[in-house]
Amino acid sequence: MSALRVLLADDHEMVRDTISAFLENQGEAAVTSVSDLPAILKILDTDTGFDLVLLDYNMPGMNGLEGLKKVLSAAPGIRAAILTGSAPNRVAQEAMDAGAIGFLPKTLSAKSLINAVRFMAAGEPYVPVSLMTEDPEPETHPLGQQLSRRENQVLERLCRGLSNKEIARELELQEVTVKLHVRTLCRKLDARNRTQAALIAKEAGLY
Amino acid sequence: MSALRVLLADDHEMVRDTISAFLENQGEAAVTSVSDLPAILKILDTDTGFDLVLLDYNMPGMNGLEGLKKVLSAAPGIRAAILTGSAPNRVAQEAMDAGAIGFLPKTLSAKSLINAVRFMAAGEPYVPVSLMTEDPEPETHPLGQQLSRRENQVLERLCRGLSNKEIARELELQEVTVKLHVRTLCRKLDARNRTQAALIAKEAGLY
DNA sequence: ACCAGACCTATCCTTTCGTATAGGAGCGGG
DNA sequence: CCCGCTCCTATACGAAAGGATAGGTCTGGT
Repeated sequence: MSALRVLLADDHEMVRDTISAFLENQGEAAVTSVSDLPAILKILDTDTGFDLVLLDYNMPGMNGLEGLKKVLSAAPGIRAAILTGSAPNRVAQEAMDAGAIGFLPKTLSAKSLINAVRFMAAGEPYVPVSLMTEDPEPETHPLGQQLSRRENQVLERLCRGLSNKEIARELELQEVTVKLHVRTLCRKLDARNRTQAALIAKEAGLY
Repeated sequence: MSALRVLLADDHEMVRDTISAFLENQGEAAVTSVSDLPAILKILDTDTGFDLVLLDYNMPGMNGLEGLKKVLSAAPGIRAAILTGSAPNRVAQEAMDAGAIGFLPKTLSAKSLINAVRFMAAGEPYVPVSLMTEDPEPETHPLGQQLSRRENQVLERLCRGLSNKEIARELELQEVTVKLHVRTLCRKLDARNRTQAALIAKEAGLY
């Protein structure tokens, strides 16, 4: 069996070492590992012959899925997958939409990892079933709840820590009206108060 | 060489598998691994003969360093170390103060990991020098403004969007006292209200 | 014309937050 | 020993937030 060539990027050296050791011990793959996105791009600049690229979602230079897009445009047609510790399944969907060949939460067992790598290197998309079967966004990111124009404006200011009065002034509204929108926002975002709403929006990367 | 007995707890199966595989492949240790704190406590209930216990900092049941304390009281004298992905070095200090034998950021190389485990199992405290040499909190933010222990506890709860009353209950304090800490926090973080304080802390990656 | 939905405002009321002021307990270093 | 620091508590008051109810306007679609 010819060994697969895997390019791995993760800022945790421990993760790099253990994953690459695992893949190589199985005689499954030859792993090249680096610690940030620029390093990946530099390598792809001269060598695009990898069977698979694994990208840590939280990593210097990644900036969400921006890094994925950069990789894909640096090496069109290459198979790139996202690797992440905390796995909000909305991100998985977005990653696939952005052209990833797979999405690997670090909660995955080592055995599954090997399988996943094999799949993806063969051009087969891989996402853990658990992520796909769970409802789209039950809890953390009710972004499916699309917000109205006003609500978005209010939410943006909420994320700057402004008071109702300040928001009212900026939007030329009455304070009561702002309260109304804040209340609606809290309901839609499943937050118990403005602080949680702001935190949730921030976490979701909305603002 | 008699193999060391290591007890590992991490909710990421991948981390469990890779770390244990690594330690065992080197003939260094026999690893028992579980996925949460209750499981650890249950095991220690009948078997305290481990040379080292590794605890993921972010893990079901851990609740910060509470889990560490539970482990230490469940098996007095046992050597327990904290394992964490994101490593604010303040936590390292707190962990050591709380009685940990070591503190391992996951950014550690596998080789260093082996060494660290060897050290700690021998009763030698281990903390990466990088964490100790770096100034306490040189962070991006006015986190140079050292926060006291209490303030940190309050801030963490602020970042969960809790009300003063709820925070008071969790910390067994009076609501007024919490208000005091919140006010101090706002000053130190240069925030105008609790929401901004929470956002700033979040942004700085503190919680 | 009618209805539905988003949007804005008002009044009223309770709870929470934020701030100020004034202490006291405990601990470490000069 | 006193000083400074952290920590906890108390009382009090105005400001802000949160919730309920009851309207109103304007829009687009049927």
